[in-house]
Amino acid sequence: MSNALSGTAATPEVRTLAERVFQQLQDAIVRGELAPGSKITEPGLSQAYGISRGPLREAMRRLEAHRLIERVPHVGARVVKLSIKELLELFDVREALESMAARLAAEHMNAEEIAGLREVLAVHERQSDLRRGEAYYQREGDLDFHYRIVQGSHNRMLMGLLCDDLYYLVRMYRTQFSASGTRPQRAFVEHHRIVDAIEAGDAELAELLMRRHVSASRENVVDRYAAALNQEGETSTLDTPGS
Amino acid sequence: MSNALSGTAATPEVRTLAERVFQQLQDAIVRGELAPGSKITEPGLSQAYGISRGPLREAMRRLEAHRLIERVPHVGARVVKLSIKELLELFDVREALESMAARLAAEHMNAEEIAGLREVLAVHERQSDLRRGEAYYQREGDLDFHYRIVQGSHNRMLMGLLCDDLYYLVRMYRTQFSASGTRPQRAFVEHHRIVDAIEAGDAELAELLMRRHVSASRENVVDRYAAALNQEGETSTLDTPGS
DNA sequence: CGGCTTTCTATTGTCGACACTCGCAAGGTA
DNA sequence: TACCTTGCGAGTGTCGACAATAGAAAGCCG
Repeated sequence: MSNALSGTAATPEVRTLAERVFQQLQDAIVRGELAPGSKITEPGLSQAYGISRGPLREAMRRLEAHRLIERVPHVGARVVKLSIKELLELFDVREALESMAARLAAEHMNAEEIAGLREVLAVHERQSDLRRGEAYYQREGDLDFHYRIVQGSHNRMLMGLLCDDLYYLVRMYRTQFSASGTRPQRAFVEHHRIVDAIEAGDAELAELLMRRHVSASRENVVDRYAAALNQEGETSTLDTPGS
Repeated sequence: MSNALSGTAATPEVRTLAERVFQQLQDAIVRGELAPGSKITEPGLSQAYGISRGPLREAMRRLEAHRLIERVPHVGARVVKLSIKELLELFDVREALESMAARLAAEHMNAEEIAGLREVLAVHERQSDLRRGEAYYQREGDLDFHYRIVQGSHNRMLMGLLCDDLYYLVRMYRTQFSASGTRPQRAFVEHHRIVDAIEAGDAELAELLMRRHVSASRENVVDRYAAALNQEGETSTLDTPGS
């Protein structure tokens, strides 16, 4: 489980066609290769991936369950359209779930897991030394950190909700808005404080710090969006999608 | 939206076979008609419901996404097996999400929605008068109350997670353990206090009260389970499923 | 008699084809 | 000219059949 971003379970074994196509489509959507809001058609995709419509429909059903596409009966499916409103909703849900995860992690994480968590932070620090000031130094690393916390909660339901569903959305939003980790130094300090609380077994503090951490990230997005609205004419890194 | 238990969207229109079978299967599982842990086979169900395996597989995929069945590739699917451990996990997730929902509800609910919420409590009170002391007077009513809170959060993602996924699991657990609303009076008072906080616009208080409310319900389950363990020989209302 | 191999069967995964529905464009009418 | 009707095409929903896999039963060997 060196790279937590590959999913909850290390599954190099793709036992079925639908599974493989699902992962490929998921990756394509998260990376933005399939434009958000674009309509996807079953014959088109089945021909593109060289499979029948059966497994493809199954893959699309899973994408729908993970909230990466939206389907309307007898009409079709399209990649989710990302709006600021929904992004903020996502942050509220993350704040609730991840603060709970941090609390449980402080209660249940063992020494080995905490050591792994510190190792993740050390890797971030090294990367931060190399490219100090660049905003995206922990584009994926940030999620890697959050992944470990969630896994440390030892709550399978929480792990499923966050790692299997929400984190893919988070990555998609980051690609979409090209708004990856701003405020790197602050977030980095916050990560360390959270680990300290977890190591001390202080569940309440860990929960509070994680809640503030996610909330601060949310406010950062709000500020960036407001700033982008003020200078609409210029080429901004923040798009202004519908609604 | 008189009966919130029918789902988030009022969909009397079942435009597709897979949709109808999905709802039927979902209902059958939640009501316990399909025994938890029992294996379900595609030819069997397709024949039982008089449809082909295509739509049935789609319905099963949706059941899997809602965590009502578990599938293993090339092996088969079985109705989820409910363990105390997972039930407690579910309560932790509910505590996180519903406390957030209460907070958002206090910020976003309008007068009309609050009036509807009070009406729900009034109905509960009437039922409580009729059959005072009976434990299950608000078996579904309790969920109806929680439904309204979540809807009042005006957070579509939260609504989807709780109403479409978790609440079906909650109902299933209640059927499974035949452990519906104990402590009716206390829960009733707590409901009123939560509505008071929401009406006052006190987001922090609403969040705190909801968190305590769910947590108390969780502790109640723990106590009942411990009590059931102590007197294993007797016929207990609490089964002791695996793990 | 126990353990391993082998066959067999039931179930799942995959495919191609047909029927139905929806959206759109062309044509007609007020 | 604007609106409604109608026909067409693309795409989805559904079905039955074939191929591949996992589990179990039967047979073989030590």
